[in-house]
Amino acid sequence: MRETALREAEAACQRRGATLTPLRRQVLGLVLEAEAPVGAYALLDRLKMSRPGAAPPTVYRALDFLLEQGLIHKLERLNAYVGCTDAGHAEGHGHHHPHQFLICRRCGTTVEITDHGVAHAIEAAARRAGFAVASATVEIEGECARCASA
Amino acid sequence: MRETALREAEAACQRRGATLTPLRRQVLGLVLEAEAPVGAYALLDRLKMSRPGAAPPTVYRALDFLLEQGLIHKLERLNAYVGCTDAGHAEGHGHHHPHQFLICRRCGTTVEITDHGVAHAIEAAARRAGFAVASATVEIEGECARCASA
DNA sequence: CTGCATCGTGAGATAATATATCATCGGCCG
DNA sequence: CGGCCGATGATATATTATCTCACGATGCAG
Repeated sequence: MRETALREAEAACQRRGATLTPLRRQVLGLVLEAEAPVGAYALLDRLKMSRPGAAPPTVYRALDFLLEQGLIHKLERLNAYVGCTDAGHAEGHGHHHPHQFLICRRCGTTVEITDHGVAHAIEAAARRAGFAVASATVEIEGECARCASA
Repeated sequence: MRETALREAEAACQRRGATLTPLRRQVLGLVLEAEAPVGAYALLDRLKMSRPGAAPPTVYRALDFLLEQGLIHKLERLNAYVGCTDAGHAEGHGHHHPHQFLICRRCGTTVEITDHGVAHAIEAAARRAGFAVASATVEIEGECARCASA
């Protein structure tokens, strides 16, 4: 349902007065069609197939836009990017919804979850330190169910 | 109390059969004496003052060792390293104790906390997904108490 | 219509972060 | 001695990200 996701992204941007240009849309498409988190230069390589002139800034600018719009996330531990699994759901509470990643050591699969228990615990811990949370990076490494049973 | 921390680190390594060589000890010292998270190349520059031959691998190898020993942590969002505030406390439950970082957007101050509520919430969320946690990166960005009151 | 600001993009260079590879040296153990 | 292993030296290279300047399109004000 990548097409659907792209159309939803377009609609979401419009609602916010942002512009999902063809280039940005294409980069988003490349991220979404990847099965795993993709690095910026991997995206660049693919982008070059249809846009020979593409350079690093081409990709990074598009990624920055998509990150701001909450359409993708960055995995800091991997320096890689993934599509946000619920860019739609995000609408309800501002487009930067809390989220966490589960990264399997064995197979590399990464799954995005939105666990409010974690979000609340983080809020509470920060508050105790007099700290106002703007955003939280949570990347959990371990072994996924499939790999554990293998 | 940097000297104390260094001696404790040495003792901890010995207990584990690891060797805190002079080089590693020096790098740990540089990390500890920095007030904020330090990048690998900043460490390298300082290291070169006393070891002109130092190269990137020199620093990265030392950092890898210190990370393994739980004597320092890496801030993934900043690509920078900080001393672990309770390398000692860590002894009780394996040297990779759960921890989280509070990173202030305004002043850049970063504080390490060890909040078991967060750790448990992460455990619980992962378990629900059939995922076995090995380690979790939690980096919370926002505004610290000092900056908020300014 | 013209001038001007803004936004998105092109293009090239460069910066910042991290790793690969091969050689060397010293200790330790058989 | 001889061989292995952990640590370091030294060089090169890979990977990730940003800076800078320029250009075209769009929209709006005068």
